[in-house]
Amino acid sequence: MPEGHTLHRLARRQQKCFGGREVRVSSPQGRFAAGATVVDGMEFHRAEAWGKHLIQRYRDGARQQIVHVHLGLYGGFTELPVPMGEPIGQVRMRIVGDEVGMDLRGPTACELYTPAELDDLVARLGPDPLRRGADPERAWQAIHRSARPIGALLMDQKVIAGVGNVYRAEVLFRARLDPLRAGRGVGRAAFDELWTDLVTLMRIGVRRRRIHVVRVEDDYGPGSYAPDRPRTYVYRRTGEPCRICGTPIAMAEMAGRNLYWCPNCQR
DNA sequence: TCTGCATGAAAAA
DNA sequence: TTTTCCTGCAGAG
Repeated sequence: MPEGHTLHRLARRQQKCFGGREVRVSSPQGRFAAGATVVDGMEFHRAEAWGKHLIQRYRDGARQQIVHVHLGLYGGFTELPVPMGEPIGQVRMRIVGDEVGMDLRGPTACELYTPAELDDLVARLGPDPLRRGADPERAWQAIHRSARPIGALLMDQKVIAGVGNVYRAEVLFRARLDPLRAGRGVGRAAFDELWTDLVTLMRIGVRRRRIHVVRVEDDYGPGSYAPDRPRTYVYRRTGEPCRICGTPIAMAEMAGRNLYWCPNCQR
């Protein structure tokens, strides 16, 4: 679930449900009890995403508080109508608004942040394709002088924020780039195409709530992205035929994660 | 019912 | 590079 598009979607949803309103915040499981106590009863000012990080801002008059959430591999928010009923399982944070509430389970991080900590976070993240004003030049600078493979660079949040294992594999396939190619071997034109495609694909991800990168014409004739069609070219398709050339999709580990690619299309 | 794996990343080694 | 965090689900049996 959680690559950058999930977090941006979530930020929007929380903004809509809670933005500008007073909320009750608790930690039924207890591991965020101290933080929950601090923001409980404050106004949920706004929510925003930076890559895969969710930032919530609360305020109460002049008093302001920041909460930082990172979902990790399997964290997630569940939305429920109010009254929400007893928490089920390990609920790290519960936010209750006027009509709906959300339960957070399994996050890697859920903690109060100081403004300085937020500054540090933002400073160590690369440009986020989903944020307005993101500067791809910073990513190009990191990539074009690096000896690391482009497949590893794309997973590095310091290079580009918000890209995860699915977008990495799919965007490289669409660019017909060999994941093993060194960053410094990626030309300016190829990089520009990569960045532009990420912006396009991740926006589709936010809108459709899922990663969908397969063009209909690649399977079923002309058209755009269609809801019930295959959504990926290579991700988790080991051994299955490439949708373009029929070559079996390959898998190997890179940057600690399974990487999928077509050895024929991607050179 | 049980097992292993997963769209992540910090910390340890 | 490996371990750890610790949820949900698909596939096996």
